Amino acid sequence: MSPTKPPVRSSPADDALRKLIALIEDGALATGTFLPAERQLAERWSLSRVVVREAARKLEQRGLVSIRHGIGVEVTNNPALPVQHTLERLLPSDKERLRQCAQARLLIEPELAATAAVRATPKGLRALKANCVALASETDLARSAALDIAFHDTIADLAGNKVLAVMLRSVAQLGRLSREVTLKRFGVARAHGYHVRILAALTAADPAAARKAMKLHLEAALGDLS
Amino acid sequence: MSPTKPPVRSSPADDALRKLIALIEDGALATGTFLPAERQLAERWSLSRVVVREAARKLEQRGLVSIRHGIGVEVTNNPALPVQHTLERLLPSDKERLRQCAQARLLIEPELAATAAVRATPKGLRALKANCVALASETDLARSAALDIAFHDTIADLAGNKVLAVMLRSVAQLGRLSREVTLKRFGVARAHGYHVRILAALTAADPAAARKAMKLHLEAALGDLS
DNA sequence: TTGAACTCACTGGTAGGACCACTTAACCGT
DNA sequence: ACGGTTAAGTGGTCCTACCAGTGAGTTCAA
Repeated sequence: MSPTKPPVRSSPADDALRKLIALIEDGALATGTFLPAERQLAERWSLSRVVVREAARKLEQRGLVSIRHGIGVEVTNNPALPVQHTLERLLPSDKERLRQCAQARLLIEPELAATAAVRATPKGLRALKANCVALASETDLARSAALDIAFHDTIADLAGNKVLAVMLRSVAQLGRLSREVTLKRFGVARAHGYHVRILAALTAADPAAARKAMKLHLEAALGDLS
Repeated sequence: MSPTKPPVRSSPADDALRKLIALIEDGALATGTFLPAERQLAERWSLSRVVVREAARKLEQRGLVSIRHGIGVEVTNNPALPVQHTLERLLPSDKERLRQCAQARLLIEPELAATAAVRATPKGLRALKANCVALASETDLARSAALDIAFHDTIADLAGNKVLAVMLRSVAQLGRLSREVTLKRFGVARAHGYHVRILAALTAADPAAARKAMKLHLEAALGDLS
């Protein structure tokens, strides 16, 4: 028998998933934009709506898109989302989850800050400075928390280790609610002060100082939990 | 108009997903067993097959089950899987991914070992000892690598921080292939030696020694990459 | 003119039935 | 006793119709 079963074994569902991922990663679909309607994609690719739906669902679970009934499928690109789901399931108790997340951050972030101090780019430092300025004058709680998270995310990106960055992003977003509580109790002033000190260490390209400043910042936040 | 729209807003798909998760977490479906067939679940819950399928797909993406054509839906319970997907997408280059994973492990695992040295239970230590014995006499590469990963996983569990444990498990499984290469080049003897030293530190409840032994172990592995 | 309600044309969500593809085990003829 | 065939189970795909949110444009009354 001739090789009627060539090595390629592609299923329609896998094809659709790969095509969608390619579309998103190649920049054809920027974050914030919407995918074509399910029916359109199905006809365009000569597939049934079912497989397109399933591909979209998988993308949603992986944090690449957000499906909204009556609206469409929006590209979100939040790689931290699946980790959040996992941790929420593994640690149903809010308090314990926050404690362990804070502990994880305390271990990871000082090192990220130290690495970032060495690798920081002018552009990155500018972004951090802008973030600090915005945080100083922000009054809305939710937006303050978002800025806070963004500050830490940027540092993680500057450090250049995507593995640690996605981990940090996951635990940071999980602790978002507690962050709002802290901000409410102490105001943004205290967080802003820590951020300024961290930024100064990064600007000075001083790893040791950055590590220490970040450690102090997180220990203060961890103390608030108890 | 009376409140015809009560606060509860459950969709059939969410219901199915929640029911399945509950079944698995409550122990009604142990890992290794199979879920009832899609058609059965659909009829039992008075749902269409579509929603049951989608729920199963979501579970698969979250690493709870593994769907196999012609066989069924097996409960696997591997929370590290979604993280692996994410990292594989974010770091397509095998070499760079391995490097960053090793770096992450070098940061996380020594601390886990130190914590485990304090919290280790007799049962956990026995498991580690059994693992060491098994590794010493194992000749098959794949099984050696599995034992190696299991050793580190057990230590992570003993440390008690599930956040760090799932992170470590994810990066360790991603590095599984490289691990096999290392084992092939140097044999299991070297890894076994390190493991024995780590186990000794844990048995002695000596955090500093555990941290150092783990660090040496990982640095040796990291050196193999280059 | 204004503004509130309605209509309608999208979007994704669900339903049910038919059929395909893969796997396994039982069956049957050699 | 062996090997190929068959049948029944599983998930995979398709089609078609319809339900359910959303938003923009239209209408019509104040």
